Amino acid sequence: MKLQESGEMYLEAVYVLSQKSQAVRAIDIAEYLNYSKPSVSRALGILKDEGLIKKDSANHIALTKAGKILAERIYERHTVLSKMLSMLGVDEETAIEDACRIEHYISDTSFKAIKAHMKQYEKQNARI
Amino acid sequence: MKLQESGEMYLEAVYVLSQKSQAVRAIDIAEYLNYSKPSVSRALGILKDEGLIKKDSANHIALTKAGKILAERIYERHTVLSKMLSMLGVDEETAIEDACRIEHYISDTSFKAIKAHMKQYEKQNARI
DNA sequence: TAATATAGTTAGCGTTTGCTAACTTGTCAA
DNA sequence: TTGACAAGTTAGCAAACGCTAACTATATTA
Repeated sequence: MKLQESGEMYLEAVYVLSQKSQAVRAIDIAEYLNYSKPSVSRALGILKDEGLIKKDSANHIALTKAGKILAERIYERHTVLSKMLSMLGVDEETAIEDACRIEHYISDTSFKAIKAHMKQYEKQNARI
Repeated sequence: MKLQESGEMYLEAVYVLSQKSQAVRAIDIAEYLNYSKPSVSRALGILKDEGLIKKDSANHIALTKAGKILAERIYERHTVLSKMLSMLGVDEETAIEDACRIEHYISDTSFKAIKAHMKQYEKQNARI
């Protein structure tokens, strides 16, 4: 039941929007991702079937425990990767854009290696 | 006419195989990429229509000038990215696997930044 | 030369994931 | 209460790209 890039995007969107406001609706996700309402509706249905999100009676969307674990995992990749690129001198916008794509394709092993490297440099408070 | 990940994979395969032997055939690409013959046949047709590869009368495949430029670009991403991951301590196999995916998603800007960083460290002959 | 093996193509299926059109549902103001 | 708008869903299209089945064409060998 491995998520595709698309599913990870939606999950991450729910996660990010949840931190900004209490109630996350499908339309918020559509606006955030710049997708149509039907695309979001279907995707959320799939994520719900997979037990990664849940909806309450008011159609407010929240991550399940399993969903949150995945979303946090992806979001961490996003932040670490974009920070890495920024440290290498890449402009903020590009760094985020690239992180947004790469986060779905990098292995655990490689990610951990990058993260460890970053941590080390942060400690030294140095620019690479 | 921007290539998708798939197109880039085929182009890269042609490039790599061309360096190993004079004559590259569809079947060689199928074996190299672990794809079926029809998948390769269709993909090569598309790349040919796009003017990125050409076939001679014996069905031997070669990159056009435009195709070679793209293939080299992707292959460079591949080598630099896998080298970077290796330097961070990622095992060879994973480094190559990840590079193989990321190479299609990283922007020019970010790639250049990574490449510059690598060059610097190679000069110092140091391990990051 | 005829049989077989190898390479390539055609036809068509299935999944993923975006879209539009058009419907339903629910809320709120006149 | 009704009319309108916003949110969500259903139906169905399209593109990309993998696959198998089955065909064709070429080349080798008995």
